[in-house]
Amino acid sequence: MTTTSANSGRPRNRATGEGGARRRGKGSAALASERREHLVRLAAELFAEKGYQATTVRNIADEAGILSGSLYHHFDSKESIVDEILAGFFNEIMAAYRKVIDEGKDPRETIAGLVRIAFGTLEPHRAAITVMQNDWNHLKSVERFAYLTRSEDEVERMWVDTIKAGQEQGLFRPDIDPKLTYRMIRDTVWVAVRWFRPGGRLDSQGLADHYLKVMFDGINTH
Amino acid sequence: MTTTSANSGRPRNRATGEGGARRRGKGSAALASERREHLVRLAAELFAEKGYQATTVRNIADEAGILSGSLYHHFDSKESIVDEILAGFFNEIMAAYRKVIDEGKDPRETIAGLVRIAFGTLEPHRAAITVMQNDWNHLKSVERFAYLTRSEDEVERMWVDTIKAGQEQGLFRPDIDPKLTYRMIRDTVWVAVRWFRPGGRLDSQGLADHYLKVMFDGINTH
DNA sequence: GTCTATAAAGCGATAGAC
DNA sequence: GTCTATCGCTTTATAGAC
Repeated sequence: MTTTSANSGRPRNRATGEGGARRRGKGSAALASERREHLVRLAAELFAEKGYQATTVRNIADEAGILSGSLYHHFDSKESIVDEILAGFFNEIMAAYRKVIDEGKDPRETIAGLVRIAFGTLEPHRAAITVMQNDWNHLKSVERFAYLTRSEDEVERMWVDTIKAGQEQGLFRPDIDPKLTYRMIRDTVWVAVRWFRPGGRLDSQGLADHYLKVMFDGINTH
Repeated sequence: MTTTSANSGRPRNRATGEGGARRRGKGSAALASERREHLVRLAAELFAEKGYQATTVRNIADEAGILSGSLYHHFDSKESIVDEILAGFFNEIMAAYRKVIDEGKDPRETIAGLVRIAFGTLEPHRAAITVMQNDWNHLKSVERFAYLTRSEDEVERMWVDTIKAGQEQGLFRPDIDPKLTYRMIRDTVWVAVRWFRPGGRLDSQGLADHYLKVMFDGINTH
């Protein structure tokens, strides 16, 4: 599990995020890590339900069937729990975005790739996205979470540059504003976290397809 | 945002004490005192900044230059403040929506009208929209705010019916999902409250125009 | 209409027993 | 690894003086 650059400068390594290498050891370190991972997942469910600020450490402890004080055996603070969730999300999505950009396909395919990646995170990173939307204003003013703003800036550059390239190549209409269009896309994707539930009529890629259809060609008949 | 600027003038609400003797304005239901209105506006600014739950009554009192206890001379509870803000917003937007629907224009014009109304509320109802987005999950489970869900359902029906009518008349493509499309539009408009600030490059109707352009015809060149 | 003063509950976090 | 017990602080809200 490589720790990519989204949160460099952190004093100590954190346990692996989801999808990482499985620990096979049966030592106490491995058990501790699994316990910790489990608690992070419980916290994530609650954050996804109502956001970070609105979730109390007592809520998390209740969910785990322990007392709130016991949580502090595993975590320094409530902040460090959400940090773990957010950093995992940002590391993953940034890496995926960069890969698509580096493939250097034409702007239409690149935009479609970015959109698909974004929709694909709705399910596995529901908590991070909810927190991002509900608690952004609070978190961005906390020194520890400065990496959020840095990552967002990098992401914006990727999208806006791609849209501009598409306009220069005559693929996208010249009379749309690249930054405004980026925001429209970004917001529409993330906000779906409020109502999207896997197992419904459409999965996240069906949602992405519908969105790409409307975004590229509009709802008008031609 | 400073204390006095929003309500310059501060006319005659003086002789009316409290304790029963209400001032009857011209009209029916006793105009709320201007002091009260001023306080609601201050609270709204704070709710718009960081949401309802994250705003404390002390924050509101500080902004007004009084102590938190003094607020309870004007309001029953923090809930009743946000209720006033939300009810005002919903009353206004529902009336405006209904008017557009009742004009019975063709679906394209009707959708454009609804979109313009929605964008038009971004500025005057910033607080209500922010609260709607940040605290919806919390508020909808409070009995007092059951009207929020009812209004939302009615709004959804208006949009979805209009989109379906447009499809039946051959104006909108048949391969888009009406409900999904409604959600896309709704979310994209409201989420703009996070970054839209009047006085920027585009006003809210410029934003609406850009959005309608993309939504009707897409970003592709044809 | 605002103040002083405070209640009752909840918050994040800590210390030390087991 | 969890519990008991609690600290210091903040929260919404109330009572009564002025």
